[in-house]
Amino acid sequence: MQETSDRPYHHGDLRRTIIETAMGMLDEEQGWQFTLREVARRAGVSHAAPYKHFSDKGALLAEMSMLGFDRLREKLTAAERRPFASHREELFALAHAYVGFGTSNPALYRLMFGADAGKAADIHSGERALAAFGVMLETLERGQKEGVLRKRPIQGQATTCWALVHGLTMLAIGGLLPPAKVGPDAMEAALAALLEGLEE
Amino acid sequence: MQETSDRPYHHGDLRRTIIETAMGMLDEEQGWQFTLREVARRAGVSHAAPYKHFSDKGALLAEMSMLGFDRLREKLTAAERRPFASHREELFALAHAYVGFGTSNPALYRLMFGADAGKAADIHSGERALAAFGVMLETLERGQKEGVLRKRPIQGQATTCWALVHGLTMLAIGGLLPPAKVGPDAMEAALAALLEGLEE
DNA sequence: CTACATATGTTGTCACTGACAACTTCGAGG
DNA sequence: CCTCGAAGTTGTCAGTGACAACATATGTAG
Repeated sequence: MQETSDRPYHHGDLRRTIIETAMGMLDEEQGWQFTLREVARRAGVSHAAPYKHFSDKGALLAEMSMLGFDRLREKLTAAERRPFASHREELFALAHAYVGFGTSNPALYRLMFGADAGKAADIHSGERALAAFGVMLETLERGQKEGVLRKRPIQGQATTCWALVHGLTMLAIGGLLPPAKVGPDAMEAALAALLEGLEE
Repeated sequence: MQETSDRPYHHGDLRRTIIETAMGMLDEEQGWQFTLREVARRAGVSHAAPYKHFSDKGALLAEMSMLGFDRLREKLTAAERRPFASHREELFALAHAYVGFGTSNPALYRLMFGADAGKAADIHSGERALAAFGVMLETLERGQKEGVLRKRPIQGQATTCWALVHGLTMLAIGGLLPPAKVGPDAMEAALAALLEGLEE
């Protein structure tokens, strides 16, 4: 009857389980205040087990953050792979995918960008975060080649796009874009203004 | 020789002292992981004294966040009060003031927008936060009246501005706009693109 | 097949934290 | 002058992150 007999001494894939459990708690509690011990409890392991896979809580959070960038990149590439009538529509779709990712994973998104310490720079300049950035870059480059976009330094345009889209996401997550206060399509307006500023 | 004799039993202005001390630590540690007890220690009071002024740590952080919005509003109004050759320059100045505030108070800025719990919405819809937003709104309204800006729903334009500027700030704080990688004036480019999208 | 080295889990422990309760001090208003 | 409440203090508690020491599984060399 001992549970000990059911569950083998070694979990088998604790690392993954810990991450998944923590991801769940991130969502539930809308923040990363959850305790490592509670994660362990839910995973059904002892309170010190997580330390065999993550040097400290920060390391776990960092891994979760990177995982977030992986998912973001996937969502962006998926959005961009579909056929489009125009380059403008493609950019629109990309932007929507980005904001959609943020609004449907608010806590994760905040974690990705709000990382407490100065670790932010490390995470964001990591390969996995840059990959997400890369998707947008490629689309912009294509736009310039096709002559749809003004030929300005590509990095500047990319910065503009990312900044606008990131800002929109944050505002949306913070509940600062309620249709009642800001109009039914404040976001569309913002994206339109952006494109009008970028296009030839 | 007892310090107790110097310092009166009642501090006199503990609330303010606590806030200022905490603000200092926010800056030093680039985050709000500091402990309430350490704040009390530095303020020279007992570990429980802060609870006479703030129901819990979150309340202190919320107050600090609001204080941040006050300062932001002040900086924006100051920037906007100077004389300008054109409306475009005024908007530029405003945007620079905003980003400047964020980059020179990174931890505070993160606190203002990264507030852990869902408290974000409460803080941002508070009077003091909206006041900061209001400065930008007024400038945009003036721009429309003067015929410089396209006559679109003002809230949409404001959203666009805020999103762009907020995004730029976050990227800058995160160290994602190093001139080496993104060009020497990625920010200028972004602001220019924004204005070109808003202007008539 | 055996025996050990290593990765993975567990128990035990420590200093510290946020939060509360009970007690003390001080100053303002009847 | 006295009392009452605001502001501080000491004491305490459960819970936390982190580490150390110990236990168990796994796989690999002889």
